[in-house]
Amino acid sequence: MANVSSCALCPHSGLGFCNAVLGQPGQAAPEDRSWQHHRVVAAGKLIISRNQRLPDVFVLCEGWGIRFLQMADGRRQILSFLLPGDLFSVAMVYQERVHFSVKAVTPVQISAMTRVDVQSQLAKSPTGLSALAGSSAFEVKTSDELAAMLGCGCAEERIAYLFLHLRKRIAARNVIRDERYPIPLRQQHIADATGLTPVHVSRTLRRFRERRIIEFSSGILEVLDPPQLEALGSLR
Amino acid sequence: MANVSSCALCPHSGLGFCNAVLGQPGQAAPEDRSWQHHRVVAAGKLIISRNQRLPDVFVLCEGWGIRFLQMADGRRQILSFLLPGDLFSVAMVYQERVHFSVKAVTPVQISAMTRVDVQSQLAKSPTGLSALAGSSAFEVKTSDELAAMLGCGCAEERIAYLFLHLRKRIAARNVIRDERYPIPLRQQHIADATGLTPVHVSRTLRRFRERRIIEFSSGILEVLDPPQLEALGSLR
DNA sequence: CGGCAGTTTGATGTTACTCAATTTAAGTGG
DNA sequence: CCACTTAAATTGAGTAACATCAAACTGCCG
Repeated sequence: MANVSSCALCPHSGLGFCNAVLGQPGQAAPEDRSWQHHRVVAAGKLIISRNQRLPDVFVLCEGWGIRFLQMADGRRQILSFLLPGDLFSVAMVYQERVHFSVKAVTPVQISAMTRVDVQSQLAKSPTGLSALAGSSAFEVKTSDELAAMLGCGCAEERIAYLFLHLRKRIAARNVIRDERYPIPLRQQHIADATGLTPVHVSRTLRRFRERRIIEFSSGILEVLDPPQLEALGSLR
Repeated sequence: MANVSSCALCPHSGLGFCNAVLGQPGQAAPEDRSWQHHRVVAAGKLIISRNQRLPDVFVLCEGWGIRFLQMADGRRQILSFLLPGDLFSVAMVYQERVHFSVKAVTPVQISAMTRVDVQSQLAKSPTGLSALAGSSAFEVKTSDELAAMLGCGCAEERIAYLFLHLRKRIAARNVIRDERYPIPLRQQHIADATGLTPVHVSRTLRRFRERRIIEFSSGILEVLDPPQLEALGSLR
């Protein structure tokens, strides 16, 4: 499996774990793939839930998902958005149970591979392992930055950060023209990701619109004033 | 290096990466240790700073440290507290630069090992790698839970969570009697870890004291009512 | 005894939440 | 193409949580 090496850059380049392990989309695939199966999940459906025992490692191939923690009283914190090519979490490669749940935002296609197969594939290639280490570092960094934003940022900063974060990830995958990014989220998702209420998200987005920083409606983010957005949402 | 295997349990048992790689404190150490050097750092001193290029991997051997992100305007978010035995971060094993800073809370002793040496030690033992994977999973889980608490919890819940988290980690290391835990933190640290102001931390601690849930003063946490603390601060 | 860092308290201000009503947008079936 | 339905977004009014500012208090150390 030669192209596992391309995974080394995956979280940063946005290529994703999926392509690395499954082969590039356009390429002919001579290898045996019986150990990998695909599933389609409808929008809004739960894909895995916390603490569930899972023999498989999942990669999201198509659509958007959320990785989240749910409290007893229904509140939830979205930990990350899963985009095409994303391994649900590095932890899945080594553990049967994970501490989070995953839900489909849009209709979604996922690929499941048995853990032992993934492990043996990875063991064969030293680059595969360092790739996974890179993914792992990226996960921790992302999670740390999220914590920092939730702990230190006001509503505007949190939302600005979220959009900047998504913008970067989308731009790494798609060719973007015109600072317009497809983001298939409801304001409820923005709220759950930033620790705000949907009402307050709505008000904050209106202020952004009035100040001509960004517009976000019907699934399209348009960045009108990139410098101002970064002034608000960058951590440094 | 046979006892690297003991690291498999490290984040959960609280044994820590340090003992696993450096050997148990009491044991005679026949191996060559020239590749490892110790440093003592005074309380309050910065140990590493964000984005700094580092040839070494650090483990905290004595005292308490904080791992944090600092914003341009001085606000900071504490991402985790480093206790004796803690590897600063798994990311350090694979990357020259890390995204966070580390500061000594108390006087601190740290052990530095060159990255290549650590990597080769780990490569020799498959258990060492899976141990590191376990540490990594624990890091991500901790960071995710922090984000969830900051996003979803009110002041009381955040502080309760923090103390529960620290209590568990301390109890895994020390023998505890009487629900009294040494925690050498100022209210400013609690504030920076929970995204609150020191003033509000003080008020919240007073309410906890009045309701006889916990007392926290002069470096000692006393848990008066464990069930009530868990009702407030557990995520589930 | 004085000085300093940390904590506590009070008064006031701001941010974000809650609740409820209204508007908009997106289907769906006639 | 137009009612009708439903989910999502917006708006307003009132409230709760937390921040800010400033002053007083505590314990500790020289």
